[in-house]
Amino acid sequence: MTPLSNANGHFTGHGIAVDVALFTIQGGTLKVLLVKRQQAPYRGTWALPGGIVGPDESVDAAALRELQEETSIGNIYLEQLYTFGELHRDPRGRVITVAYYALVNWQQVELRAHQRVSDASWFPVRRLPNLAFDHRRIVDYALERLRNKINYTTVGFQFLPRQFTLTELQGSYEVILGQRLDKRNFRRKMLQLGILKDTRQLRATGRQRPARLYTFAEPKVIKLQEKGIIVPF
Amino acid sequence: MTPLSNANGHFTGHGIAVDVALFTIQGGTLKVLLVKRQQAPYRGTWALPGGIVGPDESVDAAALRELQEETSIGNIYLEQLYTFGELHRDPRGRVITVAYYALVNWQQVELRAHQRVSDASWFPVRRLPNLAFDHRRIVDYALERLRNKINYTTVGFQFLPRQFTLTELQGSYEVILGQRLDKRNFRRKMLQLGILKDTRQLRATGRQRPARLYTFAEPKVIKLQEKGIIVPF
DNA sequence: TCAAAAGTGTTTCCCCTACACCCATGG
DNA sequence: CCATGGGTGTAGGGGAAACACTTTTGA
Repeated sequence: MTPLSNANGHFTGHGIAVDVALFTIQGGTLKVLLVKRQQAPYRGTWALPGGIVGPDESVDAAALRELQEETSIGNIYLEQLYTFGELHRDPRGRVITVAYYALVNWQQVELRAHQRVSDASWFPVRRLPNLAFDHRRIVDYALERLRNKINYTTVGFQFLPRQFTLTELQGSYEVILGQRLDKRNFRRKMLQLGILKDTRQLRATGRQRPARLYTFAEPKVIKLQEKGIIVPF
Repeated sequence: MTPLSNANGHFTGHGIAVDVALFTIQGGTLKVLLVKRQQAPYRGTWALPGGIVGPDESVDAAALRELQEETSIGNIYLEQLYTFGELHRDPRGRVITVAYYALVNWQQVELRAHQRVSDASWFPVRRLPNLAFDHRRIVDYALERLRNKINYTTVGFQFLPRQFTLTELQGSYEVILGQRLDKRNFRRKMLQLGILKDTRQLRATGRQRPARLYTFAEPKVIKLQEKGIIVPF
C-alpha cells in the first residue's frame, strides 16, 4: 500500500512527488546518487531519491527532506528543475513530480548509516543503469541545466570544499563540461571575476610545489555578468 | 464550492493548478492578460488565467486549455516556468501551482467573445493592478525568464506576425528589454545569424520608404550559438 | 520639396584564444 | 637531481560598440 492508493489499492486523486538528482564529483568523475526501490512499482530498480510531498510541507521542504533521508549534510545547493506532469509517468496512477537537482562536495557528504551500500550508491553519469519511471530523463535534464548554468553562475563551486586550489576548481569545470580547459586562460578569467579570495595559505599535497588556497568572496551561488548575444548592442 | 473543497467546504488533499502569464506587445508596450476572479477567494481581483489540473489531462494540456478558454488562437508559444509549492499560497488550503508563460502576436490573438471586456483584459506589465494569490511574483518571474531568454533564443520573434520588418523585430526586442538598441548593429547581427529569410517583398505603411519583409528560416524557437563565459576557453 | 522611416560601413577597442617555459617541493 | 604539479605572459584575431548620412516613398 502506498500513499497513492486507497484501501482497495486503487488510485485516489493526484499525487505530488519530488525527485532529486544529487550530483557530486569523485575521482574526476561526475556521479549521481541512486537508491534501489524497495517497493513496487519498479521494485529492485535504481531510482532517484524522492517521494510524496506531505500535506503540511512545502515542495521545497519535501525535496530537502528526501535529500536528508539519504545523506547527512546540511546547506546543500538545491534548485528546482522542472515539473513532469504527463499522464502515465507512474503505473500506479496520476503522479506529478517536481524534479530538483542538488550539488554537493564529495568530502562533506556521507550516506546515512542505516542505508545498506547495496541500497544507495553513487553512479557515474556516463554509465547509468536502467532507471525507474522517467528518472533517466530527469538526470539528463539536470545535466543539461548544470552544463548551461556553469557558464554564467558559480554552481561549479559547489563541488569543492571551503578552501580549494585553482587546479581543483578547473577540474570541477572540466568534469562538468566534459572537456579540457586551458590552464592559463582559466586562471586569468577566474581571478578577473573578483569572486575568489586568496587565503594566503598553501597546501602541500605531495612532492610538488604547494598550491595556493582560495575561498569564495561571495557566500552563495551568484549570477555572473552576462555577455548577452543581444544586449547591450 | 470549488474543486478543492468537499461538501463541508473544507479542503481535502492536494490541489494542482496551472497559471499562465500570456504576454503580447501592443502599441509599443509589453502587456499581460489578466482575468477578474468570479469566485472567492480574491473575488473581483485580477489574476492570471489558470485553474485546476483535471485528473485525465497532463499539466501541459491543462495550461493550454486555460489559455484557450480565454483566447482563440492555436499554436501559441507556451513554456513551463516554475512550480510554486509553498504551504499557504491559497487561503482555501493546499494548492500547488505550475506556472507557465506564453507569448503571442497581438494581431493573431482574440479574446473569446463570451468574456465581457471587464472580465479579461490586457495590462501593461509596468502598471499592474494588485493581483490575486502570488500572481505578481509569477509575472515578475516570467519577465525575468523572458528577458534572459531573448538573449540566446528566438523567443522575441513570437510577438511578430509571420512576415515582419527588421524595424518591427527590433521594436520587439526593445520593448522586452526596456532599452533602445542601435539600428545598424541590430540589423547586422540579426542577418548574420542566418535565421531570417528575405521574402523579396516590401510593405508600404505610410508615406515613407517601404520596408523589406522577412520570415523565419527556422520554424520554431531555437537556441542560438552560446557565447559562454567559460566555454570554450 | 518635405517629412518620415528604411537602409547602409567603418573604426576602435577589448576580450577570447592559442601557446611554452620556469618554479617550488619531496623523495 | 629529478619528477610532479603550480604558476606565469604575450601576440593575434574577431566580434562588439559607437557613430551619421543617403535613399525611397507619399503627401
